[in-house]
Amino acid sequence: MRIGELAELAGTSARALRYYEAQGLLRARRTSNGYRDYGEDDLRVVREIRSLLALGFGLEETRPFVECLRDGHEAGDTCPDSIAVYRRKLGELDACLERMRTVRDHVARQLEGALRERAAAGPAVPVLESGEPRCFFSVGNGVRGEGV
Amino acid sequence: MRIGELAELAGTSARALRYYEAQGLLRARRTSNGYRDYGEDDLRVVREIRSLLALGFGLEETRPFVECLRDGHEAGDTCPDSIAVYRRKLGELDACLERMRTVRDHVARQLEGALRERAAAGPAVPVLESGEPRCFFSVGNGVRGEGV
DNA sequence: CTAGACCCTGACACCGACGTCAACGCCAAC
DNA sequence: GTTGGCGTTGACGTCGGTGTCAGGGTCTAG
Repeated sequence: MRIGELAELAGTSARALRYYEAQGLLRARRTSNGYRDYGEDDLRVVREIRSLLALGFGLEETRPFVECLRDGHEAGDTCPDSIAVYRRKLGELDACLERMRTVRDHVARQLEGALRERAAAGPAVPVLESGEPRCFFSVGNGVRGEGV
Repeated sequence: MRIGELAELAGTSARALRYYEAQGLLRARRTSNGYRDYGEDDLRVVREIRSLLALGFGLEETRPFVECLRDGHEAGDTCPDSIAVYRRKLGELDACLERMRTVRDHVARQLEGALRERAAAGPAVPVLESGEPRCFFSVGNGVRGEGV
């Protein structure tokens, strides 16, 4: 299949696929006219990458999973290197969670204190609205996670 | 005082202070030779900014606090707009925490499953080390939090 | 007079995962 | 033939909060 089709099947863009290739995560055969040509296993690789990215992994961190798949394993996370990445990520997530809980509580206390400080002053703060309260997070680098 | 002194007192850099000024958060009088000249209230403003940034607030989100201080209030978080920012941030933090817990559990289950899949294959994955497991997080934009 | 420690403005570098545009080639349908 | 939808490479833009350098000026101590 060609790049557009693969992109659609994997729920991403052709640009992203070329990027993965530039990073050495994807390799493409070429047809006589120079077009990239992909197979089913490439689709599996891209799906693996996408699901890991969605969890907040960095692209570089998906490499062991990709290589694991390419080595013929039916799942990308059964190889030692992949498992090590899982472990590291888990530790980072726990550290981040703890940190965020600390910050959350700190902000909550600040808010509480600020509210106590003044009896009534403004025209009733409008609670909370803010279009989309999306949560971007990144652990260790600048990678952003979105949907599970 | 001049910019270098203010930077040191506030625990930041002159570059950062010039940036805050460019964003309209800081205003500086100038001495006859063109040097920026700051007072005690500027120090309080910068400290407010720094502590909010450290909590993961975006620079733009510190604006209400700065204006609140500039309006003569003894604390930057007693004005309605500041409180609204606190509220919004709290909501974002809660959403982010929930999201991260979901991801954490997902990764944990993946790891567990991957471990069950294969009896023994690698030379015992080395548990977890990774120099500094620092937790960067950003809520709503690209701002990074560090120390409380 | 000169070295050195400040200050100034302006501008590029950074990080990651792409989006987007330019300028072009390939191919099928009309 | 030509329109239009695909593909190609290359390169710059994005987002924030600075670091860092370049190329100047200012002031003070020796």
